[in-house]
Amino acid sequence: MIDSSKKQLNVKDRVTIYEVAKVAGVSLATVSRVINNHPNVTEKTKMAVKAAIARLGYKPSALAQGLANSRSTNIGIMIPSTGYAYVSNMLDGMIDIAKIYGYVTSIFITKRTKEDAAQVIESLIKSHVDGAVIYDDELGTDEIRSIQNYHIPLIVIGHDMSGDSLGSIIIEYKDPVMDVVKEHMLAGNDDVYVLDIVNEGKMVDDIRNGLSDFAEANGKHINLLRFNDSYGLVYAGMKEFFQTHRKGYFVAPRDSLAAAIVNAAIESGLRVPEDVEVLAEIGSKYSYIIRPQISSFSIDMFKVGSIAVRMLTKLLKDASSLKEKTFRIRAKYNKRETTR
Amino acid sequence: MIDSSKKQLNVKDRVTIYEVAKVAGVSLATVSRVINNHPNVTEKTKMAVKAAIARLGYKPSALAQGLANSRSTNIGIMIPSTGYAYVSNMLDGMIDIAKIYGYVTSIFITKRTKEDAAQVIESLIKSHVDGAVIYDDELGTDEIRSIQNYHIPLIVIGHDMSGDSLGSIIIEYKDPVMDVVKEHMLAGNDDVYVLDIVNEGKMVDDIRNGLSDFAEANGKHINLLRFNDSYGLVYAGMKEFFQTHRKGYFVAPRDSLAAAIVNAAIESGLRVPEDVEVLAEIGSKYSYIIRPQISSFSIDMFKVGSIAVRMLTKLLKDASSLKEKTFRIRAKYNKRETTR
DNA sequence: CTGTTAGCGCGTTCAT
DNA sequence: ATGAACGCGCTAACAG
Repeated sequence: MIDSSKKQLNVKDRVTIYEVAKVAGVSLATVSRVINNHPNVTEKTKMAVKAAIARLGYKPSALAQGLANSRSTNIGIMIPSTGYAYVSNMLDGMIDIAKIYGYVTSIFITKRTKEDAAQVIESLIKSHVDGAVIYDDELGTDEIRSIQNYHIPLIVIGHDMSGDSLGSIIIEYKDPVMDVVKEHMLAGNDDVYVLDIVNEGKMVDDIRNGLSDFAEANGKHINLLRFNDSYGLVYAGMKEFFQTHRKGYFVAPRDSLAAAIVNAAIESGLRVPEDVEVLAEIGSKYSYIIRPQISSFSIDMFKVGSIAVRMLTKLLKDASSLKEKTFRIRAKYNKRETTR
Repeated sequence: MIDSSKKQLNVKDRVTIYEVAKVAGVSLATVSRVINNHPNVTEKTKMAVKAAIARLGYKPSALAQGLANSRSTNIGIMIPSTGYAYVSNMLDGMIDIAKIYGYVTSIFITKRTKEDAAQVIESLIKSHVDGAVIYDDELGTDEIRSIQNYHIPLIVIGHDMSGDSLGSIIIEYKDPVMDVVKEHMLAGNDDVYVLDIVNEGKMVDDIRNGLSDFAEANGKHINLLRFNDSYGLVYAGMKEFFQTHRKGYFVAPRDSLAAAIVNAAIESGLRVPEDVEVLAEIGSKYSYIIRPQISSFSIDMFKVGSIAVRMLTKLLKDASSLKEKTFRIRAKYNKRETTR
């Protein structure tokens, strides 16, 4: 007696279902039934088992459970780093919902290289997740398909794909952004500068290309300003730029970068938006915290994350229960003080 | 032949080590040896096995591996949501290093309630992580100790704890902040207002209390301004506040909230820092992006995250290999434009 | 209602 | 150098 209570504190190894069974004086099958709320267990023995569980501090091993029913109750999330607010908001939404549905979330961060993508996919498959949601600009559709070979239900964000056990969320950023810039150009302006940030991802690249194409088709020109992804670098570069250029319409991928332009302009004696106008593609709350407030586009990424995981759980429960396999959400334009 | 190649594409179930063995014409023990780079395998059979693995697209199941050697190669991360930049930066650092060491990271988000904490801990233990790093203001030391009963190596961030298989990282925020505010008070000022944000966490609470105590001991007074955690709410509240109060020294937990005060002040016709001074406890890059730039304290949270996981991996490899069980990092004060 | 048994996929002795 | 057999902790028939 004394021994077992001491053992309770000093267990080296995990307490197993077997020990619980022994202490409760039943077979391990009965313990399993109690754990999983199966019917057909006397209230009395149920109590005994629960008492033993509490006394031993027993927690079933998700590993063993997973192996036994080939369900890990784990979902994978592939994202390109949580460094940006919109990504971490999305992540928050995903984890939140996953938790509600009883799933643990494993995060797989992808860098911007193909080799890394392969390694991450490998890791994802090995880890035996029940399903995954992927938000990764850099990943090609074939790589995503390759995951499907392993029959892992997938929700893909940002790619227009479909298939068995595959749902997708389309984020419509390009059109809303282009509409605004087009309008500016069509009003007779040919002063558009686009911040061309290294490794910013497919979505931003698409917008840049779309804009260039449109300009060309209309006898205009898009000026590209290439920088590495850093507020400081862009700020310094623009300070220099404004020594020789005193006006323009600038498009930046994110609001922090837009702020770099705004700050550089104002500190170069220019007026915003009279001399220089600035538009941020991806806005965050800082778009309206910063003065002047930055005109930008926004999407509720927390919601995107929630929806993604909700779709996934449906897929996991019953592949046919996911009616709408594609969800579309459109960026909203918030005109503020940095554009006219 | 044709059958098996078709099967490769249509496998319903996971390809197992057993199938690989069959295809390669060896026993599963040999396959296991190849997978784990064990010696004593002929180069020839090794090739055969690798070929089979490639052909079948076999990936070992981390679940089964974990069960077999009671190591899940999974580490848990407990954090209070990735909503704030400093948390997601830390998270990034953790995942980054974990990946390098071959660990998959499972995220456990804690809300600000005891019940939730219990549930999350339960989930953490069930999930069979090899170790975990915890950054959670709200968690009590006893709750953390309870995790230790399950012999899960832990790195705790923000609590000064120690013990077997337990390391900690102390973030020194309180002293640096108090030093600055004390200096202001000791200079003869009694105009300090502290933003008292609901559910902001232990660290911020500590600072608030420390400040109050200090004030009391010096015949002064700290004014508390209580708000929910929202830029909009604080901004609106401060606009109203500045209708009747035209000066003060304000301390806010984060820079976005500090910005709310700054904006409200300026738009109320007050000058910063001449009339109102503002200090943010936790700064981010926005502290220097915003104009006027916000005086704030900062810590490289990415680094904190990296170090935490690095410490954990040492603990996992060999509990005694972690020499320094406590790592201290001190917030750095960046005096900028919102204070004199 | 409860116990017995056979896997889940893999690592690891122990023989050979 | 390689294979057979057992165990990791748990679930799911199948008996009783």
